[in-house]
Parts: sequence; structure tokens; C-alpha cells
Amino acid sequence: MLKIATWNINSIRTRLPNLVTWLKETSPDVVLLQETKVTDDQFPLEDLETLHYNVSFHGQKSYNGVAILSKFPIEDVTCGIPLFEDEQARYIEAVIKGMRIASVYVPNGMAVGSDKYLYKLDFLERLYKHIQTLLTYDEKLILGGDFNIAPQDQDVYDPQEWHEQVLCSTPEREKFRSLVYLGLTDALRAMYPLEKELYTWWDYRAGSWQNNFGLRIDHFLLSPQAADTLTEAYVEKAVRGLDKTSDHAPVVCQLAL
DNA sequence: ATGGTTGCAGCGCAA
Repeated sequence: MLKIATWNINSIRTRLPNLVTWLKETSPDVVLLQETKVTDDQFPLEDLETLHYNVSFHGQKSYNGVAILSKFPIEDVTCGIPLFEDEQARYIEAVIKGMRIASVYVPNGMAVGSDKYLYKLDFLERLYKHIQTLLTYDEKLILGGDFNIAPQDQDVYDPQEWHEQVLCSTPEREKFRSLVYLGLTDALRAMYPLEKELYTWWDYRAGSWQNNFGLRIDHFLLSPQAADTLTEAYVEKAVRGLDKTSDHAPVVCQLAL
């Protein structure tokens, strides 16, 4: 069994004690991180190597940043989406145990129609093209991360309040759906097709956590070869309730290997 | 509540 998690940790330096505790308690084989918010020279590499993780990372100052932790060797690391010139560190891909695994931090988009929103749609288009290429390899592909998209109203605590707002607007949802239509499986939703309160992010503001005002915006997308091995998927919701925690909870997939 | 909170950088910006 292989346990793989994705988690937007919102600063790996601030969250390091939480991350270390969580790694010790849950012992995932592979972890995809987003929003590390640290340059590569300041990445807390040794703290993770002490816990017997191999680590690959792609960071920048203050914002964004992605990483992959693995108990198994990490090969063929690619930083950034190939053929996409992007100053922002939002994508890292590698091969682990013969599986191609990527950690993605899709732009938030700020507001529908803004420059950042257009950048988000462009990023999703570039991601789509790249995944299309990767799928021609017919291998186990695992794309996990913070997509900043709630795919359906079912994934939102108050669909009316969020109607056509950023994270829920039709163009972004179409981009997400186009990825799924390439033949990828939304692992968490596949396991719990009817569950309504399947959230991964709760805003720090306005008592969102206390009121369970959440959205499902962190996802695992699996190629057919990977989806065939899927045995379980879940949100580690309790992590969101800890002190000094990220506004995202980890999502975990278990694969029979 | 056109608010609210957090992280980083350094007193505004991104989320």
C-alpha cells in the first residue's frame, strides 16, 4: 500500500512543527506540498531528511512554492510546466517508484475578470496541454495539489453565495472538467460521490472553520493506470483544527501497489 | 459587516 498526501501548508517555515508532527503521526510515503513560500536556499531540508524523506522543491521568495517529499527515491524532477515560461513557482513533477507524480498550485485568480483570473485560466490551459502529453505515456500518473477550483456546487457550503465567484466560476470549472475528461479520476469524489461536506479549505476569516463554511479545492487526479489501484481517499480534517494551522487540510490517497 | 485572518515583508500585497 502506498499512502500519498497533498497539502497546501501556507508557509513551510511557519508550519514546520505542524508538518513534522503530522508526518510522524500519519507516515505518508509521498507528500505533495503547496505554498511553501520559501526560496530554495532556505528550504528546511534537513528537518525532513531526518525523518527519512527524500525532498525535491521549487520555490521563490514570499509566494507560491511547491515540493515533493518521498520515502522512496525521487527521479527525473521537472520544475515548472514544460514549455510554459512562468516566473511563479507552481509546479513540480517527478518519477517515484515508476509513477509520474506532480504537485501543482493553481493560481487563486483573485476575482473573476481580473488579470490574475486570466493568468489562472492560462495556467490551467498550459497544465491541460502538458497533462495531455503525459497521458500518451500510458503510465501511472498522479496529479495532486491546490487547484483553487471547487468543481461542483456539491463542493461548496453555500453555492448561492459563491455563484460565479472565483473558485466556482463556469470557465474555471470547465477547465477542471476538461482535465477530468482527458480520462483522469477525481480520487476523493470517486470514493464519496454523494458526500456534501467534503471540504479541504476553510477561510481563516469570519469563523469559517467554526461554522464548517468550507470548499473542496484540493484534489488528486489519477490516470486510469493509477485509478485502478485506488483503495481509499479522505480529508484529514482534524489537521485544520490544530493551533497555528494552515487554512487547508491534507487530502490522502491510498494505492494498492 | 465592501467585513473578516494569516504570512511575508517590513507597515501593502496575496490569499
